[in-house]
Amino acid sequence: MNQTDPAAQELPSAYSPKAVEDKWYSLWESCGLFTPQRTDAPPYTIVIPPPNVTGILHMGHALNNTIQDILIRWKRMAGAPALWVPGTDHAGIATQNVVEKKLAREKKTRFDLGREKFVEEVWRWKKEYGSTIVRQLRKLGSSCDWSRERFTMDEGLSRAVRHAFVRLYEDGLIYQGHRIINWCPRCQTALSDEEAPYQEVEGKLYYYHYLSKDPATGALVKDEKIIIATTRPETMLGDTALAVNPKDRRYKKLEGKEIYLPLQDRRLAFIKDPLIDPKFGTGIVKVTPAHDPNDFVMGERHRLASINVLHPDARVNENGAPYQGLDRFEARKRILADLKEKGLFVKEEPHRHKVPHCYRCHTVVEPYLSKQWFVRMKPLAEKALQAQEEKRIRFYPQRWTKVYLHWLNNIQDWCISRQIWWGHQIPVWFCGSCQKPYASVTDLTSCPSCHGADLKQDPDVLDTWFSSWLWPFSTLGWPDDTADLKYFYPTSALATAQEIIFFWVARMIMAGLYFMKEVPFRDVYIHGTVRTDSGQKMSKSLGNAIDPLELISEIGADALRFSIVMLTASGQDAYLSKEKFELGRNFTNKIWNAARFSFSNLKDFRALQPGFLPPLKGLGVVDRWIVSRLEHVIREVDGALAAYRFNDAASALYHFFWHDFCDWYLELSKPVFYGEDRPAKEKTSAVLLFVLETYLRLLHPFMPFLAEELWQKLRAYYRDTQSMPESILTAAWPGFERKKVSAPAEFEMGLMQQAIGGIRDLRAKLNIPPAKPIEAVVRVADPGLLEKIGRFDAAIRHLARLESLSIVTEFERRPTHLSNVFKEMEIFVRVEGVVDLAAERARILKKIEEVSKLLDQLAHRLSNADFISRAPEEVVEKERARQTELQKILGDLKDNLALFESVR
RNA sequence: GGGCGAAUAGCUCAGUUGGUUAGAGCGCUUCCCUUACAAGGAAGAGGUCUGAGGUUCGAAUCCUCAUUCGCCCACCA
Repeated sequence: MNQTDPAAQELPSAYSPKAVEDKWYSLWESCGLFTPQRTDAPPYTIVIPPPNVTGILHMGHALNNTIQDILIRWKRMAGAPALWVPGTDHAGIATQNVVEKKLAREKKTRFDLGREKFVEEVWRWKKEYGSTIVRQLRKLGSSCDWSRERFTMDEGLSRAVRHAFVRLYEDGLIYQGHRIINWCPRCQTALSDEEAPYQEVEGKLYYYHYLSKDPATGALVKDEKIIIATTRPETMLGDTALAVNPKDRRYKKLEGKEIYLPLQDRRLAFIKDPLIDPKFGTGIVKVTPAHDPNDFVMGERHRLASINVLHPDARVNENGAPYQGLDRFEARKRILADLKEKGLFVKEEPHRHKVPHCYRCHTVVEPYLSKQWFVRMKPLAEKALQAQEEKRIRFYPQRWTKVYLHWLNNIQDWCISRQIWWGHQIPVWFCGSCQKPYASVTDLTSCPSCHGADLKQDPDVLDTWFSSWLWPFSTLGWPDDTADLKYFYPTSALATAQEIIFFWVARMIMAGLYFMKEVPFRDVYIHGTVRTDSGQKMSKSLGNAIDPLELISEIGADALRFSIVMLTASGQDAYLSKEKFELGRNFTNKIWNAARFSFSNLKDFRALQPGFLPPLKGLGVVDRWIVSRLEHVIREVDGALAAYRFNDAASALYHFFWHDFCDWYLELSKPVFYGEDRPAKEKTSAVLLFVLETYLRLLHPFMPFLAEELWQKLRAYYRDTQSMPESILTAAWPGFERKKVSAPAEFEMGLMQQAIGGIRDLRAKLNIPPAKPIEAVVRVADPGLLEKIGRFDAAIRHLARLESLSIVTEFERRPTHLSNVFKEMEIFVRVEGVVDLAAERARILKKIEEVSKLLDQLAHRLSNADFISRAPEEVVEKERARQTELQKILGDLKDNLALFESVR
């Protein structure tokens, strides 16, 4: 990429991201930098949680994709062929709703168009608007391999869906059955249990009488003994029995009585079932097998008839005469009124309860008896449980493992058919002559058994998640055994929100194990939900959302990325407000200005190539200190990323740059740059360049644009740029080098900072004008520190604006050479020997002793055969992990000790 | 009804297997437009770490109980 003339580097004093971001993104993309090559090295793979084609980028996406991009850019720099597979989800119901709404504006319904035309219409919509979110992901800086972009209804994935279906069908894991399912009367389709979440509503519990036959007259009369309680009176039209608990003695006398349904005067059965809770309501329950899951179970058990009383749109059907044609809630009102009129109504009570709602349109879902396709989940779940036991998948934070296991252990069969038109049509054909169903990967035109041509494909489509659960391998070419699939599967990490652990994560694991015989990913990172600062879930419909794109145009993608990562503690929900993003905006500007300052002082300095650093021994304490601090940051960032602690990594980057590099190192470099000592200038220039260049590489995964912009400008300061990668994107990730850590330099620097802080504090307290030079006395606690702090004489005088500085120990009297002017306010600053080097050394020795002792204990325990065989596996493994951890710590401590001794 | 998370500075939150003086951002107070940055610099105030017990040489951290929020799961009609 282009070389920059240092003379031309007159940069504006405020960072403006606009000019920078689009330029670099299109360059990266056009140079193919997001597309990894398959090599011998182990790859690093992430598949994107495919956003809905109807989606527009919200803060949740911003967080989710920033995290993935950080991981991918980090691993790419670390040398792995890093693949991030992007794509979108066809989002069956959601997309169909959008297009139906559009039709409604033209006063049309999908039925006016017919299935074929309607699906064409949705495709047209997809072509026009479906790439919105994909463009927006680019704005965020997501370094996806767009050459591998997929859509859950593209040709390849449709083929994968059919293969998966047929395979499960042939293995007997897919079946069709009459069941009570969740039915959305507005979308007019079945929903899976996960798609019908319970929401608490303020409802009512209605009490009323049923009828029995008067033994004398034979007439149907109100039975004083029979009162039931229900929240949905309208379902009584489908009642076929009353039920009590077998242990409930109160209702013994009801046995043998002829019981009738009010309003319709239909005869009902009387049953006993343990499902009934005697304590709820009156202990008598109306049984409606066609409209309640529990009642359905009882109905099967007691061979009751089931009467469906609702049309698919939740209007009462012919079985519910005389209420036929009424909407379910209207029917409820009328039925209650009629019960009152007949004197059967007893009372109503307020009743808070939870009712399932459609997750797309929030309509109250109706339990509805219908014929649907199901996947038998038990066998799939067993494999997933086993994989978890073998620790082939890890959740971060760990606590989600439990949530996931609980779901697997209580798994229900998955209703996969939907009565909508947009989606993968179920690949089953029914033969008109022999009536048999056939599942097939290719379209059937004649019956495989009777060869008749009267075939009809099942009209339903599959649940959207039936295509997304194949995503980690279908996007890589499955069912074909492609080179991509061989190389990149299983993927490395999945980053997603907690809301879709069941919908998606768990099912992907099951599908991966079933179809690929291998887990789809090793690590699952579950991040929090983005909320407003008052705790509401951020959503467009609530009107409380911060639009990430607007924010990007104001402060830039880098600032957004950095803020959101810094503000989101690992796995916790993020409470955001617009002001909070100033954090990142200010930081980008700080980096920009620090770079400006560096450029103007480096002037015509040239290092041979990046990574050049003068010999450590020849460097002063300040230089060794900043290099040492940088090493700490490298280690912290690396460790934090490996543990999915992104906010830790971000704060390490933030703190180092702002409070070490800018506040101290750059300030201390000023006297050097403004002075005349040429060798000193050379050294400081070299160190400054080294630190800046290394830091930009560390920063790149978090702030890709700014890092690239500044890194490219650094090219001007090297003589050999041939060896420099074209883009920071492919530059090497900084590696931790223990030999660059200098505990003594950090210690001495700490002394200096303490002295300067003390003087500044006194200055402020005594109201001495900042520009006024003063004389100060620094008193140190330990005579051994006298010489150490004396080395900083010039620096302290510079940063604390002193005219003169005396350093004394506690035992000396105060010096007499202070001028008369300041006699009355002579400044005393006491520098506590934070710890003396000797004390620090002693501390390390003690720690080594402690750790060694612990290690001995552990080794002893782990060599005990009894312990190994008896203790739970987890405990043993934990102890082993602790052992390696402690060994690492011991190594570090010993290195540190060696350092102390080498410096003395 | 089960399960999970949270309670730390005025606000929003960090605090990684228990360890010197509990941190950050924002806000606040004082001073400073000092030749990178006022989107900045220097200094400062502000904390009985929700409460009560317990374990320990040592607890914000571990255990028990309580209180208050939030989330998830479940067939209470």
